[in-house]
Amino acid sequence: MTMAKRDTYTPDSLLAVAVEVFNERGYDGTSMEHLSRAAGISKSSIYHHVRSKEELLRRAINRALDGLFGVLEEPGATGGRAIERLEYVTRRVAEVLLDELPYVTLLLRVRGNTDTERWAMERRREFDHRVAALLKEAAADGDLRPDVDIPLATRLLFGMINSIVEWYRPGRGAGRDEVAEAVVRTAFAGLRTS
Amino acid sequence: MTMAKRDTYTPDSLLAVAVEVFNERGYDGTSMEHLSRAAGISKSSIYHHVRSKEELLRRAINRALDGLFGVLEEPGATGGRAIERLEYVTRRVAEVLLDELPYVTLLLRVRGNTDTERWAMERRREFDHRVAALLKEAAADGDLRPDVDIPLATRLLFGMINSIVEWYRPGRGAGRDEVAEAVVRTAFAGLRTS
DNA sequence: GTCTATAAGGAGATAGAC
DNA sequence: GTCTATCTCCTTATAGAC
Repeated sequence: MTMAKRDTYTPDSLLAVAVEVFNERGYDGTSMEHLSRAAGISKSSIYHHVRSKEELLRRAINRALDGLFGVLEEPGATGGRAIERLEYVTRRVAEVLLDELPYVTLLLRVRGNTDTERWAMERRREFDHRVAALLKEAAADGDLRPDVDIPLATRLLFGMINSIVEWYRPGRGAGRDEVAEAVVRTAFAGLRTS
Repeated sequence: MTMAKRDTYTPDSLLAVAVEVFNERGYDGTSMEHLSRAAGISKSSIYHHVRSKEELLRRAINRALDGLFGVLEEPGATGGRAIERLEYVTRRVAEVLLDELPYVTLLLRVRGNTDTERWAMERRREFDHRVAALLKEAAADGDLRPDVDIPLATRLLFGMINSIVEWYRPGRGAGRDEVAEAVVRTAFAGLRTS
């Protein structure tokens, strides 16, 4: 086997380290000193790879948003009965969230203190609206319980999906597909025996 | 009507102001300068009321935890069939969360950077375990779908409930009781027509 | 591509006057 | 109970050597 070789960073490999630290300590709670220790290089060396702390945040958030919006372009999200598209998107969003866990985690925790954060929040709202439209269609088809409040149900659905970042740890407990399946089943069929 | 009179702070009235700012900017993203501007008094005056920034966090977190654990002592949480107790606790936790919104919001966002935060996270885990036990009982009674994974379902249930703090704003959209009812119905019966 | 050294400013907290 | 002034430390970011 060829030796490890990686002793230097690319912006992307540095990003992976930074995002881990951001998620552990919070973005504001993370100093460049923390990052330098985690990466094993000096503070100033970090500035050789990226312009600022905020650039790291921007890159991470972009990666997460690309993954999520990508789901809406997939065939399963564009063709067929609304309820089926909705369940497809629900499962795929959960999967993307699990595949890109650190990046999506960071995206979901953004609070709006900087321009980058406010822009991220706006794109998230846009995504939510796209899914809310699916719920509305499914309701019109009579495939949702008649008492379902669309905006409220959208919030609760994303609440359930997004909560995954708060507790999922790879290799512990249920796996990726199991979690995605549980989300879809719980959201659409509920916990109780019918 | 007697004049407003409040121009000075008690630890509790100052806490209310601080918690608002913490939730807007994040605890780490909030400086004492931010708090002083929001409260309309100088930085040093804040130290007349509380010993430190962390004491404000501790007080807020305690208030939230007291509310949540209080639910588990209520008659509806201790008597009757497990599934009924579970639904009662679900509704009441949602209600307490809405009644004590800023305090619970802060509790749920804590990341574990300080002793106070780690202690808060431990108490939250304890609370989750108490509810997981209810789910287990309800499953044993045959009142949950047979394929429900207890730890996983507990996470998703809390994920849905806790997400409320991310979007609920009093006086906009659905009201307190409506939200609590939607949570219970969505979690136990699901979104889809059966 | 990495380092040491340091600038410039903001953080939490305290002293002591009023 | 509130203020101004200040301490000390830590923050992000840059300069310039190797």
